[in-house]
Amino acid sequence: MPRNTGQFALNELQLSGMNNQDLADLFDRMADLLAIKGEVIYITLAYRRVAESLRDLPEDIHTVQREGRLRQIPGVGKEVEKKIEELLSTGKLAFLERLEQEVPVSLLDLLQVPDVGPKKVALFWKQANINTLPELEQAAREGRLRALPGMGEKSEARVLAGIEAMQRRSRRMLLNTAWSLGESWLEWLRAQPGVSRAEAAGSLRRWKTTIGDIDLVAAASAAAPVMEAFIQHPDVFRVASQGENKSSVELKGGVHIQLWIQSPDRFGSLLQYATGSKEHNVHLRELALKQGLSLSERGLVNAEGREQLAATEEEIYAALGLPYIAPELREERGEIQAALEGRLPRLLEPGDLQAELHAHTLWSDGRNTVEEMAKAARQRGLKTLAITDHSVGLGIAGGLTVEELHQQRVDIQAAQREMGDALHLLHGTEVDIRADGSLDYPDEVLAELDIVIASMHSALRQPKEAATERLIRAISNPHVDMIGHPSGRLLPNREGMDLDWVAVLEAARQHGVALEINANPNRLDLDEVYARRAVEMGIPLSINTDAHSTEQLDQSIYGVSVARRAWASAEQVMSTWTTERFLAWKNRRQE
DNA sequence: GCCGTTTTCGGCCCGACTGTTTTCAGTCG
Repeated sequence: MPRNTGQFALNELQLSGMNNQDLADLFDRMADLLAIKGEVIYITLAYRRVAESLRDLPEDIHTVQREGRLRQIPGVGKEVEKKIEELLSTGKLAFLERLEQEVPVSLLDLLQVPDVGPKKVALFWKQANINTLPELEQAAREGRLRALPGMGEKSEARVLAGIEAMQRRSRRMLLNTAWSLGESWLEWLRAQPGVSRAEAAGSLRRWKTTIGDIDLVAAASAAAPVMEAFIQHPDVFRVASQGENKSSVELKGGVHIQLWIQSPDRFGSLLQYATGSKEHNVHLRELALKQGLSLSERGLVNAEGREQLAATEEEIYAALGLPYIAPELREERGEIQAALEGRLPRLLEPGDLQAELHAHTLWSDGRNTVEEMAKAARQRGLKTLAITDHSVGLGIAGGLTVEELHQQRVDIQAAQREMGDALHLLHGTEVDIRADGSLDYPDEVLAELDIVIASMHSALRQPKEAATERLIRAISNPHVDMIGHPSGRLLPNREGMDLDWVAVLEAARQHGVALEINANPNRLDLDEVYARRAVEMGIPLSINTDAHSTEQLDQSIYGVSVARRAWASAEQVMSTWTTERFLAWKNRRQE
């Protein structure tokens, strides 16, 4: 569905305070309007870069501005600095208001139509007086677009098909949904004659939090028959584009899949190219140019025009004088500079995990017994499992009274005897953080437990100041070991709490409290941007599945991906620690 | 509009695909 529709509510933003995301959206909006207006491409690119930087910024833009560090943000120069300052101090921007006078904002909806870009929007607007999406659709149906310069019957049909596809298009997929769809297509691809390799690429391979389209790459001696089979696949609803090396289809459910094919000796450059991100690739190509090389999905070409093919990604990075960069890092967040300087982190691996510190059972809203969870954890090679059911105040989740909590200990001890040395069970709680920041069990009860995770489950719409104060109060409780799903967001739609993250992270550091990376694909919370800041600050992270059933213990992989995207090493993730080390950490904190 | 281990001004990634074009513009990733 189109974003950026209609008038942006600047007044409301001014009242509620503009956050980084709001600001980023405004810069994207300016880039779109400037592009339609016909501004030089590099100016619109500059605005987009600023938007991207603002989204990656782990601290509040107000703080950066107060401390006079705006110019340190990548892509922010003299002009953009002035614009940000005007926006933050007045909640308005004269430049944007003028732009919105010149270019009808309803044109932004047209930009969302596939295959319609700024040039075509300008054409429709200036030469056919089309201002809105319904007007565009009507003009296409009446055959009025084909007469425009550079347009024809096919282009007109394409616009109409694009509008219809847009209405069908599903929202962004959760990571697990995207992976299971991607895996089934990879299995199909690998079974095709002539295909020697097939891999996921794009945001899926980078393990982005949510996935729009699925990108796949394959190596085949002859691409044509594979492409033909791809577009003929029974699940394909519509072929969006079709070529020898690249095709794109829409599935019946509205999901788009893109497939690239090259010969096996070019597979490395293809996989590297299709994995992105776009910004990472742009930087890499600039780096190549400085070394007299031209980089594309086809490989490297030197100044004499001689090709250097790459069957593996490693060869591409090596040819540019770089160590291998993991896909999760390829977001143009300093990874190329770090690679050049030899200071890429040794990333956490899935096999490093040996503790699950957040799990539920039948005692509250889980679906399995303590013993079943313990056996499932042992089967997965874990050495530590913490049973952390909900606290009494969370009635809807069957939270435990203090008495039930005591009874549960007996149950856990029984399961521990059953497990022997194979698995250490910890008795903990996921205690609810009430709206005022107090906890749902008395301190003396919390003191008896092996691990205390404190989480917010209700009153998630508090204003920023109250929410921050609430969370910091919980962090300050000496019995709290960890904060569970810190923002409370639910992907893909419900945003998390509006928090002053700098203050929250600083409190966690001061009090030695760990932060959870909740591995549930609906949460992935702590967000990677703040997780990376936490890593830099030396705050321990914990990858927790928050499993409510034995099968959900398998979801830790999604938490690992967040930690990797946050540049975390195994050492910084307490889920890799032994039970003894965890208990030592807990005890040291309490001295 | 930003930016500088070849630059403070002149650059700013690269190719596939589509459809409209007789050689290229627009869009996309």
